[in-house]
Amino acid sequence: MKNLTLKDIATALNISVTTVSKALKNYPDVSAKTKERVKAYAKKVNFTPNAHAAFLRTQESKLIGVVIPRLNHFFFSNVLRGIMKAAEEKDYMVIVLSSDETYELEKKQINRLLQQNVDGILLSIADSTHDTKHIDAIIEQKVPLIFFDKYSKLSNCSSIVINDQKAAFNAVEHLIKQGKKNIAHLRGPFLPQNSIDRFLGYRKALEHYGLAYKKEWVFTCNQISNEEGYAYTQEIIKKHPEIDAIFAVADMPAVGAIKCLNEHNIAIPDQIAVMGFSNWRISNLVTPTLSTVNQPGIEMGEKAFQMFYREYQLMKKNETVIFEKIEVDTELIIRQST
Amino acid sequence: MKNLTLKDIATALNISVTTVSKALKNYPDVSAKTKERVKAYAKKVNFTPNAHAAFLRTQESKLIGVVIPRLNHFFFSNVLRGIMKAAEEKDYMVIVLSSDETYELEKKQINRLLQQNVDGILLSIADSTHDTKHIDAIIEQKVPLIFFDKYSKLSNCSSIVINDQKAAFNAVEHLIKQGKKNIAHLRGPFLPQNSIDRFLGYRKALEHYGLAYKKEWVFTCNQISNEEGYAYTQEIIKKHPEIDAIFAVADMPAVGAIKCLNEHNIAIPDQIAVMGFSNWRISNLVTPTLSTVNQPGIEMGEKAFQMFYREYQLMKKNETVIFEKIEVDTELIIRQST
DNA sequence: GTTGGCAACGAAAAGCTTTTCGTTTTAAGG
DNA sequence: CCTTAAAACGAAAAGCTTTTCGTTGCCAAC
Repeated sequence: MKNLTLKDIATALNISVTTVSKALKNYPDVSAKTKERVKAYAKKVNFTPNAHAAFLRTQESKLIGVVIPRLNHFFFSNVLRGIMKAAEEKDYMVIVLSSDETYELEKKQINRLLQQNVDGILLSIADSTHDTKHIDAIIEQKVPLIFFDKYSKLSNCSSIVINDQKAAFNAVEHLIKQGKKNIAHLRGPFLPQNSIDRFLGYRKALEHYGLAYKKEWVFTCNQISNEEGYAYTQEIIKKHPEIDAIFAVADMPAVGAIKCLNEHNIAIPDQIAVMGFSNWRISNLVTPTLSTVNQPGIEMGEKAFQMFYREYQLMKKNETVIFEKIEVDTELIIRQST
Repeated sequence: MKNLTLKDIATALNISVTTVSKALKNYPDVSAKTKERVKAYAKKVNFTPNAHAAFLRTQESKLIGVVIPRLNHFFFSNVLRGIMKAAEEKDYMVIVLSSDETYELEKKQINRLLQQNVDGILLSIADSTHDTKHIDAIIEQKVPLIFFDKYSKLSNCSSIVINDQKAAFNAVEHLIKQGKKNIAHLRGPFLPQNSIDRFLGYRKALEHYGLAYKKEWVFTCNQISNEEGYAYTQEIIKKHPEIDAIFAVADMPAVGAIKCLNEHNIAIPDQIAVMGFSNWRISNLVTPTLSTVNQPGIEMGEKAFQMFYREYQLMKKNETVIFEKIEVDTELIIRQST
């Protein structure tokens, strides 16, 4: 039960391979009768053209590559879902690769994708990526490249990111409007731009509302873990009794903070309010439920694919491509913890 | 900056395409000197053979397809991670497709993969899949097929699954050994075999330790949500005060149960113990932390790929393939809730 | 009757690699 | 010097589709 070819159909119907191909693709110079015969037979034997042979002619693989830092991360798997959904609509399939947040692997994966002749690459850059030669190689080969979430400012291509700064601003603004005045921040590490931006948004909001920014109220969570959130909250309770709200770089440390506050019988949000970031599933399951910022991963993935598709179509027509830089707005989700 | 071909190298070095190909593949009938020249030049210009052209000759695509019911599900993204890791080691890339738990989409995705000539397919079957014609088509085309987690008993191929019944047995056994005698079960719906097996394991454990099985103590969570867990626990508290432990089909309902018990100030585990299933991240974050069953997703994914690889190698050599049915053992994770 | 045009079909090339098999060259042995 | 074997290389086919360009046959128009 081998895969059938155009030739098999041609011999079966006693016509040429050319005519079979044209009939299936509705070329005008094939008679209606022949088209019927061919299509009927092709359907009967369940013919599908060999993708690799087709590529060789058309230089179009109908494959895209996605490289993400890690797979089992709620946000990224949502983005991936969006990408896959949008890809499906355009009859594309997605090769997924992980860079494990390492530069070396990212480089390798990109090369593998280029060798596979994917029509485009969607990339969320690894934290540890320091140079961009491997990325420039994509652009030089005229393969559309779209950054999502984490990107390199050095490379000349389209990108779609969360407006982290604005999101953080809104989150802190909400705390302020709830009457909070001494707001601590559990910030992320210094590498992905995102955590820097969230920190900047925090500072900007304080400034905008005339509140003091104090270095001692900012704590760095290098692992972005709930243990860190727990530990820093303990420190806050002991050393900084004036603090009345905590804004965390992510839901994980925020959950750690809630746990700590609960254990100390500190009222949330009355004594200390807590705000997370990312809207992980867990934020809706802790007690009290956690206010947070929703990152629209699925929409972002869909958009990212559509951006690729647009560029690819332009490129095929040899038209010039103007790169897009899209910033997706987030949504503040107010729950019990604020 | 187009992709280079063997021909380009051949003309540059003034030798034939054949020799270039052979040199790169270390054929014995190429002189050491020529091999050196070719390899050096290929490296210099960063040559990689065109994957599609190579396929046409070798009939090997170095691609596998994975079809899963849903992507943003902690267990499945772990399996996927394992698959991708193992694939990487053998220089394979993974096309990921989602069936969204629907039969129609599953069928479509499989056809797309076959058209793409993947070397093998790893499939976790959708709940709603009722007939297996599309699956048999894979086998007929002699494409290795490995079921993981959810499988069809009707199809003749290898599979790797969690031993759900045994896992549930162990979980309930643990509750019994903690002195619990009246154990309720929040079971899953009637479709995926897994939730049936967990229910059977529950019943078997009761039987084995001489405890009564009561229909009224079993509650069906069709959505496997924490809301259901919460609601049923409320019912348990009201109508079945004799119950001293709850075994849930998954962590989500278990978390709902914990939430409800906490709100009613019922001591966990002293008054009522709670046991989850799947070891989601959240199980370690609730208060009290949730005892649960760890499903080794990553290892399962790795194994699944290796099973495919073994079969594929045998198939290439035209040797007969004996299918494997692997049951992976789970691990009981004891935390505060029991 | 000739020409032009149109409809329908097919030959062939291109896309790139791999592998078989055949050819040429070199060295060794007699 | 001739023969033979081994070493090194190359021509060509196969794998399958797509598309350009050419060919054939027919009808209509002049």
